[in-house]
Amino acid sequence: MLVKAEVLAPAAEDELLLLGLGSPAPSPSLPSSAEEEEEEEAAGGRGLRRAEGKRRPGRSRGAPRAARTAETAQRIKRSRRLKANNRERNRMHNLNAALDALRDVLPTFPEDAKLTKIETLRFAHNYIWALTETLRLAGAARLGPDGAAGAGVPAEGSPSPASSWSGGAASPAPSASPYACTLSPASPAGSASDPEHWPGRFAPAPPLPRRCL
DNA sequence: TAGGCCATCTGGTCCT
DNA sequence: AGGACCAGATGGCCTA
Repeated sequence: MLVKAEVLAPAAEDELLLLGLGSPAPSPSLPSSAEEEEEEEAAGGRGLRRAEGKRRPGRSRGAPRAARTAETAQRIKRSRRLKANNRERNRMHNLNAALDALRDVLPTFPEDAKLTKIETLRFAHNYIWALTETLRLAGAARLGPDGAAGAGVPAEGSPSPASSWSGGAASPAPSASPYACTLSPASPAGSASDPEHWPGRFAPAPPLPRRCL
Protein backbone atom coordinates (compact mmCIF):
# COMPACT_ATOMS: atom_id res chain seq x y z
CA MET A 1 0.00 0.00 0.00
CA LEU A 2 2.44 2.57 -1.01
CA VAL A 3 -0.53 4.30 -2.36
CA LYS A 4 -0.94 6.17 0.83
CA ALA A 5 2.25 8.04 0.62
CA GLU A 6 1.57 9.01 -2.88
CA VAL A 7 -1.94 9.92 -2.23
CA LEU A 8 -1.12 12.05 0.66
CA ALA A 9 1.06 14.43 -1.10
CA PRO A 10 -1.61 15.59 -3.42
CA ALA A 11 -4.03 15.48 -0.60
CA ALA A 12 -1.95 17.83 1.41
CA GLU A 13 -1.86 20.03 -1.56
CA ASP A 14 -5.59 20.04 -1.68
CA GLU A 15 -5.80 20.83 1.93
CA LEU A 16 -4.11 24.07 1.38
CA LEU A 17 -6.74 24.89 -1.09
CA LEU A 18 -9.65 23.70 0.88
CA LEU A 19 -9.55 26.41 3.42
CA GLY A 20 -8.00 24.34 6.09
CA LEU A 21 -10.27 21.41 5.90
CA GLY A 22 -7.86 19.23 7.69
CA SER A 23 -7.26 21.94 10.16
CA PRO A 24 -5.57 20.90 13.34
CA ALA A 25 -8.17 22.53 15.44
CA PRO A 26 -11.05 20.27 16.23
CA SER A 27 -13.04 21.70 13.47
CA PRO A 28 -16.54 22.64 14.39
CA SER A 29 -18.62 20.50 12.19
CA LEU A 30 -18.36 22.19 8.90
CA PRO A 31 -21.97 22.54 8.03
CA SER A 32 -22.53 21.73 4.48
CA SER A 33 -19.85 23.58 2.81
CA ALA A 34 -19.30 20.52 0.76
CA GLU A 35 -21.00 21.97 -2.20
CA GLU A 36 -18.96 25.07 -2.10
CA GLU A 37 -15.76 23.18 -1.75
CA GLU A 38 -16.61 21.00 -4.63
CA GLU A 39 -17.60 23.80 -6.78
CA GLU A 40 -14.49 25.58 -5.91
CA GLU A 41 -12.73 22.41 -6.70
CA ALA A 42 -14.53 21.69 -9.87
CA ALA A 43 -14.26 25.24 -10.93
CA GLY A 44 -10.56 24.86 -10.83
CA GLY A 45 -10.12 26.81 -7.68
CA ARG A 46 -7.04 24.86 -6.96
CA GLY A 47 -4.25 27.27 -7.28
CA LEU A 48 -1.44 24.80 -7.04
CA ARG A 49 -2.37 23.09 -10.20
CA ARG A 50 -0.59 25.69 -12.14
CA ALA A 51 2.67 24.12 -11.29
CA GLU A 52 2.69 22.24 -14.51
CA GLY A 53 3.18 25.09 -16.76
CA LYS A 54 3.72 28.65 -17.61
CA ARG A 55 1.71 27.74 -20.61
CA ARG A 56 -1.50 29.27 -19.36
CA PRO A 57 -3.39 26.34 -18.02
CA GLY A 58 -6.87 27.59 -18.53
CA ARG A 59 -8.59 28.37 -21.76
CA SER A 60 -6.86 25.46 -23.34
CA ARG A 61 -8.74 25.83 -26.49
CA GLY A 62 -6.55 23.60 -28.41
CA ALA A 63 -6.51 20.88 -25.80
CA PRO A 64 -7.26 17.55 -27.34
CA ARG A 65 -10.68 16.27 -26.54
CA ALA A 66 -9.31 13.17 -24.92
CA ALA A 67 -7.26 15.28 -22.62
CA ARG A 68 -10.21 17.37 -21.74
CA THR A 69 -12.42 14.47 -20.94
CA ALA A 70 -9.69 12.97 -18.86
CA GLU A 71 -9.44 16.19 -17.03
CA THR A 72 -13.16 16.26 -16.51
CA ALA A 73 -13.19 12.74 -15.24
CA GLN A 74 -10.45 13.65 -12.86
CA ARG A 75 -12.42 16.59 -11.67
CA ILE A 76 -15.52 14.55 -11.13
CA LYS A 77 -13.56 11.99 -9.26
CA ARG A 78 -12.06 14.61 -7.06
CA SER A 79 -15.42 16.16 -6.50
CA ARG A 80 -16.86 12.87 -5.38
CA ARG A 81 -13.96 12.33 -3.08
CA LEU A 82 -14.50 15.65 -1.43
CA LYS A 83 -18.14 14.90 -1.03
CA ALA A 84 -17.32 11.59 0.55
CA ASN A 85 -14.83 13.25 2.84
CA ASN A 86 -17.47 15.60 3.98
CA ARG A 87 -19.91 12.84 4.67
CA GLU A 88 -17.31 10.92 6.53
CA ARG A 89 -16.49 13.93 8.62
CA ASN A 90 -20.10 14.42 9.50
CA ARG A 91 -20.47 10.81 10.28
CA MET A 92 -17.60 10.97 12.69
CA HIS A 93 -18.97 14.12 14.22
CA ASN A 94 -22.23 12.35 14.82
CA LEU A 95 -20.43 9.47 16.34
CA ASN A 96 -18.55 11.79 18.62
CA ALA A 97 -21.73 13.59 19.57
CA ALA A 98 -23.25 10.28 20.57
CA LEU A 99 -20.16 9.52 22.56
CA ASP A 100 -20.43 12.85 24.30
CA ALA A 101 -24.03 12.16 25.13
CA LEU A 102 -22.94 8.89 26.61
CA ARG A 103 -20.26 10.62 28.66
CA ASP A 104 -22.87 12.94 30.01
CA VAL A 105 -24.81 10.18 31.64
CA LEU A 106 -21.82 8.43 33.07
CA PRO A 107 -20.75 9.46 36.52
CA THR A 108 -17.20 10.64 36.72
CA PHE A 109 -15.09 12.14 39.38
CA PRO A 110 -14.23 14.87 39.16
CA GLU A 111 -17.30 15.73 37.24
CA ASP A 112 -15.56 17.35 34.40
CA ALA A 113 -13.08 14.60 33.90
CA LYS A 114 -13.27 13.61 30.31
CA LEU A 115 -13.11 9.99 29.47
CA THR A 116 -11.43 8.96 26.32
CA LYS A 117 -13.47 7.18 23.74
CA ILE A 118 -12.34 3.75 24.70
CA GLU A 119 -12.78 4.52 28.37
CA THR A 120 -16.26 5.79 27.75
CA LEU A 121 -17.29 2.64 25.99
CA ARG A 122 -15.77 0.32 28.50
CA PHE A 123 -17.08 2.22 31.42
CA ALA A 124 -20.56 2.39 29.94
CA HIS A 125 -20.46 -1.32 29.54
CA ASN A 126 -19.57 -1.84 33.16
CA TYR A 127 -21.93 0.79 34.36
CA ILE A 128 -24.85 -0.83 32.65
CA TRP A 129 -23.85 -4.13 34.00
CA ALA A 130 -23.67 -2.76 37.52
CA LEU A 131 -27.02 -1.06 37.27
CA THR A 132 -28.57 -4.20 35.94
CA GLU A 133 -27.09 -6.16 38.74
CA THR A 134 -28.35 -3.67 41.26
CA LEU A 135 -31.84 -3.95 39.91
CA ARG A 136 -31.68 -7.66 39.99
CA LEU A 137 -30.57 -7.72 43.59
CA ALA A 138 -33.11 -5.15 44.60
CA GLY A 139 -35.80 -7.23 43.03
CA ALA A 140 -34.61 -10.33 44.75
CA ALA A 141 -34.45 -8.62 48.10
CA ARG A 142 -38.01 -7.49 47.79
CA LEU A 143 -39.13 -11.07 47.56
CA GLY A 144 -38.00 -11.66 51.06
CA PRO A 145 -35.59 -14.13 52.55
CA ASP A 146 -37.77 -17.12 52.03
CA GLY A 147 -39.17 -15.92 48.86
CA ALA A 148 -37.75 -16.86 45.59
CA ALA A 149 -34.58 -18.70 45.35
CA GLY A 150 -31.54 -16.76 46.16
CA ALA A 151 -33.31 -13.82 47.62
CA GLY A 152 -30.82 -11.20 48.46
CA VAL A 153 -28.05 -13.34 47.28
CA PRO A 154 -26.43 -13.10 43.97
CA ALA A 155 -27.52 -16.00 41.96
CA GLU A 156 -25.12 -18.57 40.79
CA GLY A 157 -22.28 -16.94 42.53
CA SER A 158 -22.34 -13.91 40.39
CA PRO A 159 -20.66 -11.00 42.03
CA SER A 160 -22.63 -8.28 43.64
CA PRO A 161 -22.58 -4.93 42.06
CA ALA A 162 -20.98 -3.61 45.13
CA SER A 163 -18.09 -5.88 44.80
CA SER A 164 -17.82 -5.18 41.19
CA TRP A 165 -17.77 -1.49 41.71
CA SER A 166 -15.28 -1.71 44.43
CA GLY A 167 -12.90 -3.80 42.59
CA GLY A 168 -14.00 -7.29 43.20
CA ALA A 169 -12.37 -9.91 41.15
CA ALA A 170 -15.43 -10.78 39.22
CA SER A 171 -15.96 -9.69 35.73
CA PRO A 172 -18.81 -7.43 34.89
CA ALA A 173 -19.74 -9.78 32.23
CA PRO A 174 -21.95 -12.42 33.64
CA SER A 175 -20.40 -15.77 33.35
CA ALA A 176 -23.10 -16.79 31.01
CA SER A 177 -22.42 -13.82 28.91
CA PRO A 178 -21.33 -14.26 25.41
CA TYR A 179 -18.50 -11.97 26.20
CA ALA A 180 -15.36 -13.72 26.91
CA CYS A 181 -13.82 -10.45 27.75
CA THR A 182 -13.27 -8.83 31.01
CA LEU A 183 -14.08 -5.32 30.18
CA SER A 184 -13.30 -3.22 33.03
CA PRO A 185 -12.21 0.18 33.22
CA ALA A 186 -13.85 1.06 36.33
CA SER A 187 -14.68 -2.14 37.47
CA PRO A 188 -14.08 -5.38 38.74
CA ALA A 189 -11.12 -7.11 37.52
CA GLY A 190 -9.24 -4.17 36.34
CA SER A 191 -9.36 -2.19 39.45
CA ALA A 192 -8.46 -4.88 41.83
CA SER A 193 -5.41 -2.94 42.61
CA ASP A 194 -7.05 0.29 43.55
CA PRO A 195 -10.75 0.47 43.67
CA GLU A 196 -10.55 3.82 45.23
CA HIS A 197 -8.97 5.34 42.27
CA TRP A 198 -12.06 5.45 40.33
CA PRO A 199 -11.98 9.06 40.51
CA GLY A 200 -11.02 10.81 37.49
CA ARG A 201 -9.73 8.30 35.18
CA PHE A 202 -10.99 4.99 36.37
CA ALA A 203 -8.69 2.17 36.70
CA PRO A 204 -6.99 1.20 33.55
CA ALA A 205 -8.44 -1.77 31.91
CA PRO A 206 -6.41 -4.84 31.47
CA PRO A 207 -5.43 -5.66 28.00
CA LEU A 208 -8.40 -6.91 26.13
CA PRO A 209 -8.60 -9.55 23.58
CA ARG A 210 -9.39 -8.06 20.28
CA ARG A 211 -13.00 -7.74 19.32
CA CYS A 212 -14.03 -7.11 22.85
CA LEU A 213 -15.62 -3.86 22.08
C1' DT B 1 11.08 13.18 23.19
C1' DA B 2 8.07 9.20 23.13
C1' DG B 3 3.54 7.73 23.47
C1' DG B 4 -1.44 8.38 23.66
C1' DC B 5 -5.43 10.38 21.75
C1' DC B 6 -7.76 12.47 18.20
C1' DA B 7 -9.40 14.40 13.59
C1' DT B 8 -9.13 13.86 8.95
C1' DC B 9 -8.34 11.77 4.48
C1' DT B 10 -8.64 7.86 1.65
C1' DG B 11 -9.79 3.59 -0.80
C1' DG B 12 -12.33 -0.57 -0.37
C1' DT B 13 -16.60 -3.02 0.48
C1' DC B 14 -21.37 -3.54 1.32
C1' DC B 15 -26.03 -1.95 1.01
C1' DT B 16 -30.08 0.47 -0.94
C1' DA C 1 -24.81 4.97 -8.85
C1' DG C 2 -24.41 6.86 -4.59
C1' DG C 3 -24.20 6.62 0.32
C1' DA C 4 -22.81 4.28 4.68
C1' DC C 5 -19.46 1.95 7.04
C1' DC C 6 -14.86 0.51 7.93
C1' DA C 7 -9.92 0.28 8.66
C1' DG C 8 -5.34 2.05 7.61
C1' DA C 9 -2.37 6.03 7.30
C1' DT C 10 -0.90 10.49 8.65
C1' DG C 11 -0.09 14.55 11.24
C1' DG C 12 -1.16 17.67 15.21
C1' DC C 13 -1.63 18.40 20.09
C1' DC C 14 -0.78 17.24 24.77
C1' DT C 15 1.38 15.13 28.72
C1' DA C 16 4.69 12.43 31.46
